[in-house]
Amino acid sequence: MKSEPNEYSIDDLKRDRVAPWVGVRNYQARNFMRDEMRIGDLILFYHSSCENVGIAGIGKVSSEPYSDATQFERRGKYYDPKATKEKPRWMLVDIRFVKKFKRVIPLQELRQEKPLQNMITLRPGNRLSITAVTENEFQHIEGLI
DNA sequence: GCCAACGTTGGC
DNA sequence: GCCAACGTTGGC
Repeated sequence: MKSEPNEYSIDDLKRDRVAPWVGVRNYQARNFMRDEMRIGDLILFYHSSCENVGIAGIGKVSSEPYSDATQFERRGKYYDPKATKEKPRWMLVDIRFVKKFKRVIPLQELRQEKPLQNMITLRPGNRLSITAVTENEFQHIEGLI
């Protein structure tokens, strides 16, 4: 799960302990949270669009999917005029802090790892903010720390 | 700031 | 349903 650290970083999650993953406005990413994730699933927290791009730590899905409150905030940047309380368009899950890595594992380094060469988020041109990680990929990444 | 690669919108 | 125009993401 990607986040821009100047918006919301692994340190912010560590401080808050649990946070709703607000602001996803892409249907594929939404569907991932709404349909695929289960409570207890581990997630990799990725820092994007920043000085040290890469994986910063681990979180855990800690709620069922529910409506993203920011879609109704008229003055907020995540406001969606087409969403209604009866028919919310954007769903999210809560993410709980698990751990912060001792270092951010750089994107460049991830790209050089053979066992990660098929990782969805590393594919050229991928912009999706939430993508699947296989068990093997996850374990390999934990081994890089 | 540039630009590739998408995703979305809206006219037809 | 098609597709041009436009907007966004995100690495560099």
